[in-house]
Amino acid sequence: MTLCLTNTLTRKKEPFTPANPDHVTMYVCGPTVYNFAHIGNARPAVVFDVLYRLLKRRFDRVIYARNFTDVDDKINAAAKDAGQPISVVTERYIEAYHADMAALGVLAPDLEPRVTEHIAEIIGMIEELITRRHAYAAEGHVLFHVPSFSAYGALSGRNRDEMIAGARVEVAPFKRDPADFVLWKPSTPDLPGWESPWGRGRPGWHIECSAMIERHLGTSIDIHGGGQDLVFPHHENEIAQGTCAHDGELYCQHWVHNGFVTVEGKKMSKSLGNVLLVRDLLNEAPGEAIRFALLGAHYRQPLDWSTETLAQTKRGLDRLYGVLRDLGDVPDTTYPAALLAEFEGALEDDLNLPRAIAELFQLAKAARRATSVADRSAHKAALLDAGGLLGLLQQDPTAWFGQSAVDDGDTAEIQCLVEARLAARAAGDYATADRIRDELATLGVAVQDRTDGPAWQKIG
RNA sequence: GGCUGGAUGGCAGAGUGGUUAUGCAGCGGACUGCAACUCCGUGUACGCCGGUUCGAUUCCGACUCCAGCCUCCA
Repeated sequence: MTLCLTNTLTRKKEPFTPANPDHVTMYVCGPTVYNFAHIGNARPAVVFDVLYRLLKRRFDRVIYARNFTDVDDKINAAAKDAGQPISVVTERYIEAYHADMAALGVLAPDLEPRVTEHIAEIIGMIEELITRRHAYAAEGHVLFHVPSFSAYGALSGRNRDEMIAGARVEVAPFKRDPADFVLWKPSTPDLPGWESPWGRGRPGWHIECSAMIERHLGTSIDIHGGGQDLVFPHHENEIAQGTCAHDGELYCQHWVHNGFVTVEGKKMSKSLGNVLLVRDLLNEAPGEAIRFALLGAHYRQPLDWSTETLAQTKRGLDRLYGVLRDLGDVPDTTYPAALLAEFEGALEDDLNLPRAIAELFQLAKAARRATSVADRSAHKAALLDAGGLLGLLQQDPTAWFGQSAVDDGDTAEIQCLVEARLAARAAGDYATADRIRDELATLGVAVQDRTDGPAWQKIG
């Protein structure tokens, strides 16, 4: 079976075939680093992380780039408020972003280009667009002339008249066409800026991605990803810039967009005060549970976030780790490929994560039912491998169940109580055994009398 | 106003023109000293109204409602 992905450009599920099968290129729009990452920022990172893992398994060489937008009006404003240069602000949030994504089990992309390190490439691309008469300078700005690109609107399914009719912004007087967008804008002395043929200024929002893609991945790439909100205008403008700068060459073959995370049915926004930061959620639940919750809906569908959903998800993960714990006595060796056929089929079918997760649970159930060592070990290996493709189940089950989160001193005390209770039970003194169980509960520990002896885990 | 997507059992969430999604929760049973864990069993869900069809949750059309984009946004 071949990997199929919904291409926003055609709105159809299409087989994915890279232009060069030895060298797959993927670019995903990363964060603007002016604040801590919220759960909505985390979704594309996690979704495209799964795609990255899948691609790496299918193709020998995958180059995945995810940028940092580290100069932008919001960053400038934040830096001004703090009385610091933008680099201080952006470094802080880049570091925090890395920490948050690592906690969610997101692999580092191969490249993480930053806008401020690509000013020369940006200026070069703008010059190319001016030379090719797709852009013009006016009053310190450089603008892309939208009517010069006839395919404009193809990605977002809009035509020019609609865009103009729907425009809610006032049209700057120096624009030749209302739809023209900024490639370069002038900076006042108090704003970050770079010298350019059009004076001191800074790049517009869209050109950065096109320039960094050209620099690192080439003039035509296989996959471009991002959140659905970027379809228009950001990705539409990228196509216009990239295509026009490269003499009509296909800018990107496959456009993939993830749906939004909503909170109680509403988009997160500062005005609603419902922005959930990853770093705060990490205090409520393990990163792996948050990751699992983000994988719970199909990547193109909206995902409504709630504490209830997170709790349900965590219990599901408890179950899977419980299976792995019970398989602790067998090695994970090899397994017949057929064991993962359904699972991989689900992923290859437009990254159908809910179906893949359903298969994961089926696999867990089959693992429970397996009796021979060979069969159990095969199921264990398959389960770990499937989990690995999703970036899940790679911890030691005892770590998941919180035993490693308890201090050594406490562990000794707990161990002592568990043994005392075992002795009381053996002696038939159930009153004492139950009292010890209650005592353990107050320490936040649940004990289970399993056939192979008592086991305990952290509650909550 | 224009453009996109949605509406599935208590909750989350896939999928399908006629046959079990899956998970969480619930219920019954097994196991257990009691529990927990686990296992077994258990639910005639597919927004509303028409149409096509032998048959529609699934296709077509109207309607209602929801979310998103058109402005910075993952």
